[in-house]
Amino acid sequence: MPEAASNKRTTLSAADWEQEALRVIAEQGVAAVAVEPLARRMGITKGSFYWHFSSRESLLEQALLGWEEHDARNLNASLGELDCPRDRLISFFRRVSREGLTHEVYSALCAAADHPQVKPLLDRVAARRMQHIAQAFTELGMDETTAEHRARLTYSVYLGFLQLQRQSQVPALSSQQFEAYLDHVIETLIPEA
Amino acid sequence: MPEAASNKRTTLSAADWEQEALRVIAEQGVAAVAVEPLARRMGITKGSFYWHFSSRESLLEQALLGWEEHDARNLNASLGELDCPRDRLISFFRRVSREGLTHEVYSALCAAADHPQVKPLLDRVAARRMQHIAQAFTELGMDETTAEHRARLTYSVYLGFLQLQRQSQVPALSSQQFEAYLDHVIETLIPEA
DNA sequence: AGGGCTCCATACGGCAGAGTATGGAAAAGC
DNA sequence: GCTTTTCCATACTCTGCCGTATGGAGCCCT
Repeated sequence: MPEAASNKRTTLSAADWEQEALRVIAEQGVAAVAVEPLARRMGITKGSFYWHFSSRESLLEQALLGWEEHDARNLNASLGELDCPRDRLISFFRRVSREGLTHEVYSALCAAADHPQVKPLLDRVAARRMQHIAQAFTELGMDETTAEHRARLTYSVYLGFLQLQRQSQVPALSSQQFEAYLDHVIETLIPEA
Repeated sequence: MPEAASNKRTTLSAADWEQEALRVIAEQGVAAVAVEPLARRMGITKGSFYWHFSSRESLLEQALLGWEEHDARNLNASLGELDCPRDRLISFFRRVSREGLTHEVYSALCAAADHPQVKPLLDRVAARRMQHIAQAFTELGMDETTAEHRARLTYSVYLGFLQLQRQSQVPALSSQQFEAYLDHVIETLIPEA
């Protein structure tokens, strides 16, 4: 075992490959995760890769699983943080601005929803998130089916936002126009206290 | 010139290739549009393809342009059809159920928003559609910026719906649950008369 | 009937990425 | 100090697609 993990130029670990894979996903999408380009990007050859992983597929599997855990922790953290359900919902949207890489990865994963390794993950993540959102709407006094509908609607807005962002069809994050739009969204979707 | 266009086994035209390309896009995405697989799918060889097109790129260009025209006609038709702006907005959502292929193509294009040939097209289409939606909201009495925000929001809901549909995370179209959800969406986003 | 045009088949060269094989250097263990 | 294990480089093979070259079958025209 190397002592301090990623200092300068010790030997690489599987985690390093997974992390770089996630960066590539965020930048160029799932399809761009290829062994040889990835190796070049890390200044190394694929001889290393096939020592740590059995195939490209297994790298993807590991990287995606790691991302999912990270995202689940984020969600739970945001849940425990705030008592008021309305604040939780608002923070869900505001969280898009922070957590840059995580959302870029998610956006890229949405674009690859057909991929057999990606689809089940997306299903789990979306279900988890919508459940939390529905929970908040329920606490705001909606009956169950209304809360579910509103949660789906809210999550759709989030997904649509990611899509428009990918198309650069949305005002720059943390600009004044963006804040105005966000206010409009909150006002429309989230009932007043 | 062959007499009746596509009867049994006359000779193929460029339009046939474009049409098949759009089908592949709808089924498997933009990246799946490859010359040789496409040729196999049509029971022919690529010798034919390179007679009609100079490259894979030009096929995509033509096919996408054709789709855009078709879509623009659809939009204008839906605009002229209904006088009441509220009905126009509702029909925008309901149109998702009909026009199956067109929306499957659009959904696939959204997934390939990074593609250099796709991105400008998506920008144009989204802008056109949002403009029409904003117009309707304006007619419903909103001021300009509010209408723009609401249009962006509405279009985000549509995009998010397509995404969830790609993940099969949405009740089956024209099922009772779907109709209930659609009612909720309309009620939430579109002001009463 | 013969020449020309249209459309397609076949065969080729080239590139890029997935895996495999094998050897070598450097650290770890004894 | 010598072996063993760890990690990586190099050099293959194989597959799939792009684009080109070339020829050939069928029709169109005169």
